[in-house]
Amino acid sequence: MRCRRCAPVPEEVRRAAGLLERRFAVSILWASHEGATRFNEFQQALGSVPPATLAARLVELEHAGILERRVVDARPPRVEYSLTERGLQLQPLLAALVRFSQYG
Amino acid sequence: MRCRRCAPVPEEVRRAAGLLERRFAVSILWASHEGATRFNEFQQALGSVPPATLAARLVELEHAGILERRVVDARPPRVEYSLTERGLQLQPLLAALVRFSQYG
DNA sequence: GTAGCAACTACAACTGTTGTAGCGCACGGG
DNA sequence: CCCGTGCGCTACAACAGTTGTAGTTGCTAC
Repeated sequence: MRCRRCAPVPEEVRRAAGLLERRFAVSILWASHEGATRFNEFQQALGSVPPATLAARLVELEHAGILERRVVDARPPRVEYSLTERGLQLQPLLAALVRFSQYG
Repeated sequence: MRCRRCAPVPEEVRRAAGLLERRFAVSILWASHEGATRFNEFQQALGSVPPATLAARLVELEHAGILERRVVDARPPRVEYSLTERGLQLQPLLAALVRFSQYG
């Protein structure tokens, strides 16, 4: 009972993990790390992602306060997604992921 | 081509992301960070996790070389899961996740 | 007018996840 | 011997998430 290993995973860690534990979420964040990104730029960056899934994930990340959706009034009008200030705080996590993935 | 944002997410990043993008994967890693953990310790740490999902995730992480399964010949015999050397390399990522989750 | 692009939405098929139940093995007590 | 308990799962049907393909809307350019 009082063994540390049984201690519940803290609520805030669960919430953050819950965001990443969805299909393409991490890759979307990676693709965003260089600046504002468009819907079909995501499609190219992620390879074959079903548009419905991409749209759903973008909405989720927006509602979570991590991505910001902006309509650019140009011709043709386009939509850009960029990391919020909160989203930028994920950079260390992404950097750690890259270091992990490169070692193996 | 030519725009950096369209550059595909590198294959190794996708593979690492693919591991984390599954239900409870991150929480399982978090729960493992203090040492060998048993099946029902995970159940307590994660709250209400369906045993089928937990079992599936443990097998996946084992096959990915991140967790190691060891049967301890005691009474009653028990099974312990611990991070491999490879799995320990995820610690910076988990630390970054914790820092992220604590700020907001 | 017809062809193209951008950013999606619609929908049915498929895969993953959930809750609940139960199994096999080893004790330990009565 | 039989019953109950703890452990580490497995079985299965209902449900939620994901997939591929197709189509829509609103524009502009040829």
